Amino acid sequence: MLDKTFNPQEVESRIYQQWVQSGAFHVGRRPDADPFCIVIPPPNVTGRLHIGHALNNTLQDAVTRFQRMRGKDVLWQPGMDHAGIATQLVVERQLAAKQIKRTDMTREEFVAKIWEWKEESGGAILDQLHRLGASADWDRARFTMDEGLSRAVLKVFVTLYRQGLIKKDKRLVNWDPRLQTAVSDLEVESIEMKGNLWYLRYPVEGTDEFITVATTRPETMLGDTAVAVHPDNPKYQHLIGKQVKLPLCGRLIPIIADEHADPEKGTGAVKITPAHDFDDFEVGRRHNLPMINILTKDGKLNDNVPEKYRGLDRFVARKQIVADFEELGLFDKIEPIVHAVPHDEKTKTVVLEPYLTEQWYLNVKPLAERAIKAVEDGRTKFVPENWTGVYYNWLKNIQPWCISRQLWWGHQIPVWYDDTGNIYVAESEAEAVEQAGGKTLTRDTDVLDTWFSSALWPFSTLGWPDETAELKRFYPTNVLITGFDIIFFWVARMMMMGLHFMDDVPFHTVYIHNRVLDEKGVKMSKTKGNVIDPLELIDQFGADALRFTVCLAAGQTKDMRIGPARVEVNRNFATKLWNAARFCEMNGCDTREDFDPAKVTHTVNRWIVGETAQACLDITGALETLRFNDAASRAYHFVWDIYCDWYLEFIKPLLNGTDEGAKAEARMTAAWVRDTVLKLLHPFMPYITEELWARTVEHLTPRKTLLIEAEWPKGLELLPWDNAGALPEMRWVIDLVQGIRSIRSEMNVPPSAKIALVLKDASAETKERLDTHHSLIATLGRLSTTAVASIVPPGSAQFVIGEAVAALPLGNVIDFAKERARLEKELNKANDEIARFEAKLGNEQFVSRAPEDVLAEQREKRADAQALAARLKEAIARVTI
RNA sequence: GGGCGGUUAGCUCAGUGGUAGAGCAUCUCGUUUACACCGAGAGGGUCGGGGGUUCGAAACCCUCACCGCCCA
Repeated sequence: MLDKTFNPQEVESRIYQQWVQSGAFHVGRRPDADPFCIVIPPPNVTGRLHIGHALNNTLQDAVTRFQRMRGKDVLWQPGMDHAGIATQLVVERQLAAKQIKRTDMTREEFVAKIWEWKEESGGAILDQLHRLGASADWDRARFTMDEGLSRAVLKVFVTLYRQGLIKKDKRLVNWDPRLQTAVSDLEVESIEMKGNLWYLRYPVEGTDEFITVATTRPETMLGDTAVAVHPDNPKYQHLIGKQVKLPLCGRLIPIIADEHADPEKGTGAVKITPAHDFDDFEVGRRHNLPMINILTKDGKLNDNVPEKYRGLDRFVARKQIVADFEELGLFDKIEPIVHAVPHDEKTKTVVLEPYLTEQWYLNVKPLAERAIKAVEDGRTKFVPENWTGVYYNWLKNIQPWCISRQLWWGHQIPVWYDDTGNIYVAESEAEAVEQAGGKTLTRDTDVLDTWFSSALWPFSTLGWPDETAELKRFYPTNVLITGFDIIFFWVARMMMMGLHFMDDVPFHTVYIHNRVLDEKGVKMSKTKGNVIDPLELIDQFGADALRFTVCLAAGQTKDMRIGPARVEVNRNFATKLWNAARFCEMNGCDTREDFDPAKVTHTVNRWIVGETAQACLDITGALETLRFNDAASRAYHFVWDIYCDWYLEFIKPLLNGTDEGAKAEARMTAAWVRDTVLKLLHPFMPYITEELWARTVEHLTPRKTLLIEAEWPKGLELLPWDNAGALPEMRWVIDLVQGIRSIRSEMNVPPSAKIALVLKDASAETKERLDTHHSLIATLGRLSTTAVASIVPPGSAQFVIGEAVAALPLGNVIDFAKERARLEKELNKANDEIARFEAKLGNEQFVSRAPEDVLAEQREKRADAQALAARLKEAIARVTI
């Protein structure tokens, strides 16, 4: 016997174990079936499950389970990435607690520490994904630092180098002075901050004039190598070609003409610091200016500045410079401004510096062209489609990708140098030494950007560079499900690498889901304290409720808001499902293997079979096209509004009746619909459906397979009979019952009072319907009798149903004024409708231009409304005060 | 500055040319043995403003306003 409610806490881990033990997650169990593959967006090894992961993985799991039930040979490929910066930070922080610095040990020792950490506490997120119910093939889990994936990275680097696409270059990068590494443009977080624009006066050599420049970073003036003005700016024409004596340094620097200097901004003259500003770097290149680096790797002033400032922190130096300008009388003014300041993405506390370094760059331009073309040709399509614009926009303006990082954790770049600086690139040191003719070599100390290895994920996880069976069978993968925030970082790069190395797109479809906001619509962040822990929601309401909530919210265009109130609603839905199964159990509705839904005879059963078939079609179609919200919503309404609210109510009289044949058929049909529902809901709510799948046959023959491997309902569209008859018939019953209930409520008839129903002007068909269903109509309408008559009994409340008028004789209870008012309101509504249709049909333009079917429809509606009005008028006439 | 998205019931959102929908919230009634994590009934919107296309616009086009995100 089932309890009154479903208790997820008691069930979830047990069911998950069953799935694992059954081997259902494994790929390769159906070698003859069509393959289906989806690769997980690898979470960070340092990661903890947040609501975004819950969303992302729920959608992936729903697709995985759906395709598995449809009989495909499914691979959901899981794994993690090594998260270079984040992981190194975690371990450094741990060491710092013991007063140890990374630099106190060798690189090998430090990397060993990280592996130690990884084995102990890395990858907790994978266990957390289990709680969500994720049915990935865990035994195949990959890690970007694994031997196989590392081999793929080496091969890719070496290949790209030999193709001339990877080069070392000295350019500006975004530098993190705390981590002392380059970071990607994409990993820079611009934060709007209050700052100042300091106006500094530079004396023009050989004149009494000054030229004033404005800057937000005064300390960089120590690295100035020019002042630029716009070539057409009349204000400064006479100064172009002259020199400025740079204060504090005494260097002479030229005043140059360059369009970068906007006459409208500031003073119209700008200081040029090529080694510390991206725009200035370009100006410097155009004019062949010297590039003076003034910073050390940790953000202090270096030996290229006057002695006084050497070793000062950049922010200390800033104050000092301003003070010194003031003292020299060269300080013009200060202007408070709000401007975007580049920060590190992880902690958002470190101000990044444009910094001149030598790094490895991948020329992605030619790769990007193929990636663009693949989407243009439709070989990969985005869902929703509008994300293609974001993808194109980025790829079309792509810059060389700085792939080197000054970290210890990651794939060390496979480049070696001899003592004269010659470069040897090879997949192993031995090979490099051989290239170098046996010379002693030293390896480049840098590692590759983590995204470099993630970009290979769809083929490296399948075994590349080896030609494995999986690679052959599952590449290209079917669908990638991810968030819009990594379209650049990851999706575009996988496209480029996939096309370059596999000569094919990595996936046919990219489904982009939106971001999760809190219940008030605010982006979740630790600092705001509005982060919702999905595991807490699971503890409170169950994994199924959380999963169903995110699926319902996975619309095509908007962000989604998730919070306890929303999850609770869907926990209630799970309870509803549970209780429907409980009802079946209590009424002997047992699964029968030999039951054929196409052969049921009773109208209610034919009706629910038809409704089930339609729901099945709709849900299947929605899942095929990744419309998760449509699929979940359709299932929700089918279960609650059709199966529970009507069908189970309809069969109550049968189950309590004496017709054993009807009873048996109702029982079997109820069980069959329940089983079908369990299948349809399984991709969304795997735990409760799996539990019910087993519990509902406890006293019967056990199920042949777990629900996770059961066959998706199919073929329902081929039901042999025309369901068109059952649908309107039951629609009529529902309308009748709702009419009765509405009147009872409005006329304040006590629920306990049983009243009579009389149908006037009923057609033969209506009489037959009443005859067939009188028992359930009486039950649901709380009626004493049902009858057909030629007159309406006095003291009746009336409503129109089809061609007939339903009358409820209320005797003394009736309030004639109220009844009349109610009917007149109905009549007014009908008259409004008639007027609307008449206006439309009276419009020549409409009649001549609208298509025939629309016209016919409008005429029919007008006729219906007219008939309704006529009957209401008669009904009103019968109400005598 | 460029791009994308949004504006529909009190709230959160569906709805791509033919009489405006759901969930929650609200009001009324109800513990009738599946379910009060429930049932029955009811109220509630000139679909952001303006213009246009069309026989017909929440939907298509233009424009304005406000909000959000991405890129510079």
